[in-house]
Amino acid sequence: MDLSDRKKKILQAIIDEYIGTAEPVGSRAISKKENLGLSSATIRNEMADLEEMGYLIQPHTSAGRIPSDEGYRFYVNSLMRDYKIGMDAVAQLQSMLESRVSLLDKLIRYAGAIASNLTEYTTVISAPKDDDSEIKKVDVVAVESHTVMLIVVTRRVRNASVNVSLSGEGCERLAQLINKSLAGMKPRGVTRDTIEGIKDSAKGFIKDSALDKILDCLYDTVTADAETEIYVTNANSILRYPEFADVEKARDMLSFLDDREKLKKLAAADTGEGINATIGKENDFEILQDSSLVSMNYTLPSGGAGKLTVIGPKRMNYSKVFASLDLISNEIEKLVNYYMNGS
Amino acid sequence: MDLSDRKKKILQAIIDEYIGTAEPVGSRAISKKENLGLSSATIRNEMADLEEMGYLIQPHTSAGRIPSDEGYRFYVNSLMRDYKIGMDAVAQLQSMLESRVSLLDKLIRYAGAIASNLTEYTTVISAPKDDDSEIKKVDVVAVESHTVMLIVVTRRVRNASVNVSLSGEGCERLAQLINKSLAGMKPRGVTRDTIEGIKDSAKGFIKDSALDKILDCLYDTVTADAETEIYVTNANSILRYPEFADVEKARDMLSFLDDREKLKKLAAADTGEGINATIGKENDFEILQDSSLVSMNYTLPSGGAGKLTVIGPKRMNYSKVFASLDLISNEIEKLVNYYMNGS
DNA sequence: GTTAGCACTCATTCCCGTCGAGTGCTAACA
DNA sequence: TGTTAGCACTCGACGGGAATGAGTGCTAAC
Repeated sequence: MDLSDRKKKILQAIIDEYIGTAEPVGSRAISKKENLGLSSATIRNEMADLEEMGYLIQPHTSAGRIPSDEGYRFYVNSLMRDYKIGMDAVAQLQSMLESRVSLLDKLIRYAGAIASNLTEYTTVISAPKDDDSEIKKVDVVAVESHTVMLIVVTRRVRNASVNVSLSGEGCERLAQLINKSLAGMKPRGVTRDTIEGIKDSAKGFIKDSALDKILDCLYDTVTADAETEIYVTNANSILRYPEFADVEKARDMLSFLDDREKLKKLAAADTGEGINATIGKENDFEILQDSSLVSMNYTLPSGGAGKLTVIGPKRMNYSKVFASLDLISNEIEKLVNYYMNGS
Repeated sequence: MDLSDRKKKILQAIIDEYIGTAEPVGSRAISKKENLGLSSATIRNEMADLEEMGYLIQPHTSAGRIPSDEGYRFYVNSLMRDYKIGMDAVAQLQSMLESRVSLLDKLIRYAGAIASNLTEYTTVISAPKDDDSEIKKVDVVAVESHTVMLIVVTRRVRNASVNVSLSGEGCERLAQLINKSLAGMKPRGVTRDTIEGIKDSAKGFIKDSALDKILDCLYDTVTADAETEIYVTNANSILRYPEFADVEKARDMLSFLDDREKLKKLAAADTGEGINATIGKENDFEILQDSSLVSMNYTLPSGGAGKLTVIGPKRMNYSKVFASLDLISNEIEKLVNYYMNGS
């Protein structure tokens, strides 16, 4: 199913126009705007062909055309021009990255925010689980008269508090025992038996009831499924698009963006290597059938993997989004390398 | 400006009705619904009076009446019936609280969520700053080849990571030195000089460049203004109300609810003791002039203070919201006391 | 193969008449 | 004197055309 050069140009012009206006595009607009040197009548003939081939849709007889899912797909695969991101945006991005990033989680969250800034669409970014990173240290600290705080350090820091009384000295001794057992283990390797072991050796100097409470909490904290962190940025931006002028639709979409379970599924979906678009009905989620996603999988040198997804209307500015994700991925890679290798 | 009993009853009936329907209320509806034994004509006369007195507004000549800000105010102050919260909701609340709460921050966040559940409106809750709680412990942990994590425990846990290499032993020695200086201090009492003191004693065994990086980061982490945490729950609920059928308005409100600075101001506003409503134009924020807030200040035994605010349309179900906040405040107080005193 | 011309389609807009909910006023009633 | 029935009036909401105009498909001529 090859398209003539002319058809390609016309299709491209129609989609470019539609991306900007969200209004069906007529033949006259194209014949005037592009300097193809063709009359509207000729364009009409070509448009009729493109419609028959499935790339365009006519909402009703006397309206212009809008791209079909296939039209967008062809556009993304073959027609899209390279988008040039302004130097000031690049500079801004770099300075943002340098100033703010100190911790992996923050980096992830920040990357999502930057993508949303650059593209002006909603972004969803999932942070890598860290269930493979070993326990570096566990700390037990008395923070208030009746409260003991447990702090478990892996690649991240988790903490929980228990309502028992324990002296500073008791905390220290307990922490030592815990570390002896747990330091170096992977969280998922920790079992009830491991914990029982600690209990036996700590029985001497801590009341049974308090010890039970603390160790129960420790077990929960250590084995708690490392939640896949998911950050949504700029969800409200959807309200800017006429596609969501209907409050019903907007509400449904915003609920979707609030639903961690669904977003997890979204982040877990297979979208292949590199940067890829999923257009309209190509999406598995009912609610996204009138939207498009552009996703980028990433892996960190430390092994974690996650996904950055941009969500927008089907007529999103694909080239800009692709370029933005590309830029972000490059800059962050540089940054991570710098931190890892010190060079 | 006294109202006769009859006028009060009529005003109450009108507001109750309007809260449910969001439609202007006519005289016939009232004369039929309430068993006042009055004809619509009489009601009309009374309504005309109430309008003249400023409690009601007529959107246009042949429409029913809606309450004015003053009408709502009078309703809240004098007319509102007590709302009876169902036993199942109470039981649910109790079990939720017991199962989930382990840490102050979580408690706060959870209280906001529960308020939103009970009332079905948006809630904003601010968590107390903890800049008055002393530093219990500081930990230094090497987590990856080039990363050292700093963990500062006050009533909360803050952490940051630095990109330097440091051996496990080095970490431990450094941690000891840091704790010797900082443990027991209030974060705001820590100065550059305090840090310099640590530097001097650690110079021996850590490279200067690495030490500088770590201590800089430590200083930042310790003195970082304890952000007033603010949690917004159920922001999208506003889309359910005809008041926000216009996407423009909805967007403005959602932007407002996304704007931490504005929410901080909201949380800082003086709303007096106990539970209080702020109705329509009584609000300082332009965007809230068609909405109402019900706010409750809380203080914790540990001294922290914050505010829970419910945001809804002016015709919100005030009695339900008041009752819900009252319930939450009681239950949480019980819970906190239990934790503090163990009884 | 391209284009000018023309008839045709159809969503959008505006106008206008009708409908009905609700009011205010008046006069009669208890 | 307070209450009520009755009635004229107001005004937004709704619905049916008519007018508008953007855009098409087709045909015939270049």
